[in-house]
Amino acid sequence: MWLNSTAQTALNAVLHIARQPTDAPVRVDEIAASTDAPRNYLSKTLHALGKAGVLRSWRGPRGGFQLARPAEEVSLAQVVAPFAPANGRRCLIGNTRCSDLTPCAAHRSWSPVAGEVERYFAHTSVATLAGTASEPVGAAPSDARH
Amino acid sequence: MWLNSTAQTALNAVLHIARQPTDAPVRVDEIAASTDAPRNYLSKTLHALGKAGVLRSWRGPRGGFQLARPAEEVSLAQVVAPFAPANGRRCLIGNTRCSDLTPCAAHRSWSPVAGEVERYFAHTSVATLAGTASEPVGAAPSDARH
DNA sequence: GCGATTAATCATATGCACATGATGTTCACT
DNA sequence: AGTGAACATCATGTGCATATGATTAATCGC
Repeated sequence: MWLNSTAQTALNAVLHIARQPTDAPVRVDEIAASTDAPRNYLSKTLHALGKAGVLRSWRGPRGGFQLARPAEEVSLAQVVAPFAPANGRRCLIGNTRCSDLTPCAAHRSWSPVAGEVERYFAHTSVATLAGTASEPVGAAPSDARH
Repeated sequence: MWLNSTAQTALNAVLHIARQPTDAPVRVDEIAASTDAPRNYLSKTLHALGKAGVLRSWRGPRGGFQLARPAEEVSLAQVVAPFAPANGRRCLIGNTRCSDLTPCAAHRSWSPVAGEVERYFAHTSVATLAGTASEPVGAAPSDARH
């Protein structure tokens, strides 16, 4: 409903990698089987995540994919960004010139809601969703007040 | 970003109709020109809104489209519903069995945000976006015509 | 170096959202 | 009753996201 299917595939794959007990590279076949994604399409998708700096990969025996950075430091936004259509545009009714200065009819009421969603993706980490977050500093996991 | 292009077209058309000074039916050609939408596709789209009980239409001379109910009583959700893919499913990562009882990895953190968006569409009326809302209770009525 | 193993990439398919042009159908007006 | 105005619908086209299968390229262990 919110993410296109490629972005969902990517997110599931990254979560799968983040949940590995060891940090040995995970093979595409492994991920494809576990997340029920098409093998080659997943390969392409993961490669895009490599370009985006979210994953690292190695070829050959003992090859596979790894997180490029600790799961705590990777936001959902970073995982999803390469597959989001036309970043930056978020006018509800498709007005190409919609902005704070030249708002569309929906801008005033919609913007805060869209902002909330944006914040969710920006502030939620892969570790949080993977359930591997090593909670620092007596903070409540999600929904931090601000 | 949030609505597919057909839903945006529908919303823009409904807003255009809601903003008419008189309640005479509005022709498809008029709406298509004003909202820059393809004529026949718009016709089909508006017809779907008729089926959904949002609009009424008449054929022949003096024909066109009208709101079926006062703009204050039509929610954005009602306008958008016929064009939303697979209502009810809102799992972030595409888990088909995701629910409050069998939550996916993202459910706990994502649900409140998704709920906020859902509430926006359910509680915002066409009149509000069209700028024709006859403000109840001590709010300054900006533009009350009709 | 050789063969096995793995990701990377290419050429091609498929399905759906979006669109178009032509034709059919209903209605108001005279 | 006939004519033209308007919506309704049909047959077909187009582009993009989503795949798929085959091939290529890198890396490891021997």
